[in-house]
Amino acid sequence: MTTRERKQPRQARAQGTVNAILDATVRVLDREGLDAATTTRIAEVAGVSIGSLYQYFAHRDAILSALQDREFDRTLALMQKVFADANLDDAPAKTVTAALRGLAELYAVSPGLHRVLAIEGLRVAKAEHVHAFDLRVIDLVRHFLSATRAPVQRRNVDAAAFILYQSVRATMLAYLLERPPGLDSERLIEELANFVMAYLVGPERKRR
Amino acid sequence: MTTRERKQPRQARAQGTVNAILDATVRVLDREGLDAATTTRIAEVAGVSIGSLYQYFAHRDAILSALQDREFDRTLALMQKVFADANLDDAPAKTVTAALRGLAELYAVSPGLHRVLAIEGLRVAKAEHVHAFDLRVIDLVRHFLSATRAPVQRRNVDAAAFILYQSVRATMLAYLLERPPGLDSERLIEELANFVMAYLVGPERKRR
Amino acid sequence: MTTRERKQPRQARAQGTVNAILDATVRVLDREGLDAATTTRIAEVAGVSIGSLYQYFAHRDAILSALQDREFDRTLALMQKVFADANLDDAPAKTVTAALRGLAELYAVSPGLHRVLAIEGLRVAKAEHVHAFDLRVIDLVRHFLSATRAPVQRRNVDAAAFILYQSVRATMLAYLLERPPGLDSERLIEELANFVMAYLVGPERKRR
Amino acid sequence: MTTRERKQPRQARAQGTVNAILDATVRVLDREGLDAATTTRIAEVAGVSIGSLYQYFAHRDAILSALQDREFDRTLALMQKVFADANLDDAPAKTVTAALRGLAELYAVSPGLHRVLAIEGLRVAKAEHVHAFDLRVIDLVRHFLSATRAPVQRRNVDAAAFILYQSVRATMLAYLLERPPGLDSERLIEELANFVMAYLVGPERKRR
DNA sequence: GATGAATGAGCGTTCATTCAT
DNA sequence: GATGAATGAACGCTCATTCAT
Repeated sequence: MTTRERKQPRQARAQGTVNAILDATVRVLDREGLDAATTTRIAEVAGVSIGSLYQYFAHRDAILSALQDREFDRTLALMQKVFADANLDDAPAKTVTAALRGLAELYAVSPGLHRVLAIEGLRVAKAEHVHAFDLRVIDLVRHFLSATRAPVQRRNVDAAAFILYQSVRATMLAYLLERPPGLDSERLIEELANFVMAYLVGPERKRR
Repeated sequence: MTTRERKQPRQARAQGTVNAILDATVRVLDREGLDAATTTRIAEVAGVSIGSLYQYFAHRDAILSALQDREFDRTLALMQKVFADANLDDAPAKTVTAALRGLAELYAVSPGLHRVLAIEGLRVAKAEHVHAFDLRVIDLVRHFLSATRAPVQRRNVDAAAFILYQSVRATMLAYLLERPPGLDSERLIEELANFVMAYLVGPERKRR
Repeated sequence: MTTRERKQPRQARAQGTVNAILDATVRVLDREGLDAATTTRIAEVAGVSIGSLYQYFAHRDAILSALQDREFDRTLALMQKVFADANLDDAPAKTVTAALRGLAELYAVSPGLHRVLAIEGLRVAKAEHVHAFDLRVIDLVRHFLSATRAPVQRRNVDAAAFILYQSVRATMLAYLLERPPGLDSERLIEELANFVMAYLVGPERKRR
Repeated sequence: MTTRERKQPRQARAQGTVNAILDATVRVLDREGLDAATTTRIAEVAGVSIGSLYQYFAHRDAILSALQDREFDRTLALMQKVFADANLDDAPAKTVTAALRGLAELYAVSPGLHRVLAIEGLRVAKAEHVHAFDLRVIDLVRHFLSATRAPVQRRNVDAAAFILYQSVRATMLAYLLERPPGLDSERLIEELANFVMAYLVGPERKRR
């Protein structure tokens, strides 16, 4: 009991340090880019000594991994909410729009972070971890496609889920990174929704 | 970028060295990833001294750039062929399939290379270069959408071209990198074609 | 010169390291010459890792600069003392001798260092810094020549100050480096004093 | 005889190449500085292949040495002429002025070269070579001081010769390198002559 | 002889990580 | 636990020199 009482505050402080480090990393990535995100710089921005940083993270990569996991968790939570069984009676358009808007918001918070996570995700070492995450999201999509009560096309659900996920993810990320002139965010989401819907339920005029 | 001048290979031997370096780089990227592609390792794999490497490339980045340009050129050549004005009377399905198959072949040669080029494309320094390339491809797509004699949807051509290009590119790349179990290449291309076609000309049954 | 910031030594241990590096540099310069003064060699002689060296000096040149500044400061302090206004009533012979003896002592501590500083002073990058120092010393001399109550020749004070400073400096340095056989230090200083005095106040017999 | 006839043109061509290399080196040193004077650059400016350069010079240093020797020879020739026994009856002022003007002209041709030679001369490896040269010039001065029929001070001729040579040399070189504002070449030489003459024969008024 | 492609030792520098205080 | 000084492997790159053609 005494042990526990002592531990609580300690853990709280520890958690605070961990968060400070993660937040500092996001801030550095967002403002200064991946190359600037050295352990020294992160510790500095976090207001923590380099020694302390290594108390909580075994190595630099563990920080990025934790960040990635945090983002994975957020994305999964969003997707689980969007594709929840409770929504199986919703109009597909509603679900699709919810997914797109949700992702857009997630990415918009700190684009620089997602740029870096995209880069890191492509690194060999992390590939499997990312793939595992992808599979989980794709699974959610597949389940939704199979189980929705709405009349969507159901041929080849495996391929469909894969394609839809990758297309949406990449397009939104590319938009964020390239900011193509003359294409605003609303327009993109709207057209992306059209793209997806045409595939799932046919042309727009029939959907109305 | 003060690209200090480097010797242009004059003798046959020199051209061989340049090729050896580029090929070695592809090999290293493909097998060991970006981090392993140090100048020392590239020279080693190329069977060439580090000095020789620097006779033909002003700095490490110049090697990756050369590789990128080579791949850009190949891709553009393909796309120009697929979307050539001579094909404006073709059925959209034919054009789309040609584009998909062409890209698939291009990427299949060395997926690791394309993974890295995707990474590099995300790095700030190269971003503009990549964006410029993207814009050129997107322009080809846009022109085709506007000019084809076939009845395709023409609402919002700018957004459409951007979305189509990014979706196809990312999906095919992800497929190569993840090799999702239970999804073969033929199936993917077929379904991707369906995806695109549904958007462009409506559901399959109407196309027949 | 974008001198990236370097840690200021806070702990006693750190100050020790900085001193070790500077002292090692002097030792290397003195014994092995400028070319041998690589960062690796300096760190080695200092008994310090190369990493430590770079914690306190932004680049190799910063070490030499620090050394140069240290020597400049010492020399200026000496000269200010010798040419202080409080001495304006002294016999010129006394002032001249004080300057010569002071310089001789300064140079004798580590002639090799001064040899190198002379070299570095000739390098373009440092030239202005050195010239600025020269000008300050020359200014001291000029002021003394103008203000001394003793009857010295005052024609062309600017040129005189320049010539006197350069002559004395170079002669003493050359003496230390060449150690010409059959010419001892006392004799040199004495004769150098005669040289300067003859110019300033006329031949020896008249001075008595 | 036939051999000889063939050799002559060969040697002439060889001498031409050697000169081309030396001249190119002077040009590079003068315009681009010591760091730019790589063997590659020298060969390039000389219009000669790097291979040919090594046909005539065993190593880079040999080029600088040759240049140094060439300059030593010129200087010695000048000094020998100035201090020739034939001039032992000349007024000291005439001899001194001749020496100063001669040196000024020599240095003025390519100050950058002399800056570099001064640097190189201070490098440990070359020190002895330079000292040997210094001694020869000092010897000429000493001989002149001892043998001139004019009434100059003759106390301590060894020290005097050393001091005079070093002072004049360093002052003129420093002037060339620093170009102190408000001090023109004529003025400097005039005052330097006064400096030397006051020491050798006493104040100006007595000299007339 | 002349050429220039090839060589590689060695440089300055960075930064993730350790460990004495 | 926290600190930050110290570490050193590893990197990108230069340039004097060699040698096959």
